[in-house]
Amino acid sequence: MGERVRHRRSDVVEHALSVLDRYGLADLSMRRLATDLGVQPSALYHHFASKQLLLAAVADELLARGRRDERATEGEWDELVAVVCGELRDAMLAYRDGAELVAAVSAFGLGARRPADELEQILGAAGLAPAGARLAARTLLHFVFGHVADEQTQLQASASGAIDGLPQDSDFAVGLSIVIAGIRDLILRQGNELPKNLSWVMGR
Amino acid sequence: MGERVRHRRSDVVEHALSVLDRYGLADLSMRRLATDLGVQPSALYHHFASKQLLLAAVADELLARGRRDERATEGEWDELVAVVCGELRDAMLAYRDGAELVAAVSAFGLGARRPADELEQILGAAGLAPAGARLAARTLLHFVFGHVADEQTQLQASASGAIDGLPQDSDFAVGLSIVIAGIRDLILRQGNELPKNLSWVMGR
DNA sequence: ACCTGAACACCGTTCAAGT
DNA sequence: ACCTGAACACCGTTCAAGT
Repeated sequence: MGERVRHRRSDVVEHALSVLDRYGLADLSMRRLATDLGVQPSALYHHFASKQLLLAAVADELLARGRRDERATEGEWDELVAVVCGELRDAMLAYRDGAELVAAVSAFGLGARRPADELEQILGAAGLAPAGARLAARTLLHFVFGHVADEQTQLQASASGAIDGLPQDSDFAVGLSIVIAGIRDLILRQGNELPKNLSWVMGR
Repeated sequence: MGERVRHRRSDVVEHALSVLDRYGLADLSMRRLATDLGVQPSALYHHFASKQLLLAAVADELLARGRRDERATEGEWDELVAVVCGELRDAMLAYRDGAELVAAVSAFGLGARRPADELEQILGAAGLAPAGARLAARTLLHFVFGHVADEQTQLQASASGAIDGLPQDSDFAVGLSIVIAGIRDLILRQGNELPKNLSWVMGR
């Protein structure tokens, strides 16, 4: 002891990612992080105004690490969508509780803006009006977050001795193809006639 | 004082629902619940082995209250699916943080078994093989949970003075119609040929 | 069957003060 | 710029004991 233990924002994020991967989101507390870094809990508030903002930074870094930096910019819209969603899945699967973290962060409106914007742009270029592109992009993200969160839950269950929890690429691919096929249908319908009576779909 | 304050399981669940609706999921703690009921925190563990199981019971009750008890059993599969999903949405929208609660509970494999089973059964009857019906049902639930969670987040933001957060039935209907159209496509494709090369959808 | 009392091992956040 | 020290107001859970 005697040496001061100064850190930068990026040191904190880096260590948070390793705690996340090793012990899970539930064990990722400000106090634990501080203790690990040899610092008082209050010191972390020099770098982040709240735990939520720290988690947002961790989620951003997790997604940034999962990004392949060169990526096809041309091709059919459905292929481009599949690439973005597959990359997002891989990024979240790379860290324990990655999907839970990203979903939590984007629930309070902070993370995953990048993939959301990319999907919206691709779908706009594919011919959807802005509102439709936005809705379709959100629907894709809901699928990806939900599906990968399920995969990681089962993964952890199987790590604790249960059976049959390996992530199935084909399940993800088929689920994604459902949403993509639905969007294709929306593109074809749009401009022509939107269903005049949506109430049947509401069930009342 | 002097009167003993005995409660039954259902009293605890009932009060938990009212705390949820009034103060939100973050304020729904075992200690707060106990204090409200005039009881020691440890007393709750007579009724529930853990907070997670208490939350599961609360989610079950929330969904049970949202159920219309007589419901069409015949009709087109897409209409039946829309009814189940719309009812699920209404049930969650009826309580503050309802979607967050149900999603959290079903993430650790406890709640919303009812809607999941119903959807699976409807989709099986529509001609999907068991694995496909299961996957399609989960995809529908991911959409509903994600979409309604978004709606409730925006609802709370707008309650705190922000603009433009009213739940839009039409957004839900359009999003749901995307997933339903995708499932329709899957039903048509199945038996014939499944896409031989799914790797394009994985993006690598 | 339902509850008390007390303890254990934690949380996030604030704030004046230090270097 | 980055951190300490101390406090405030909380958590979930366990367990022996009581009626």
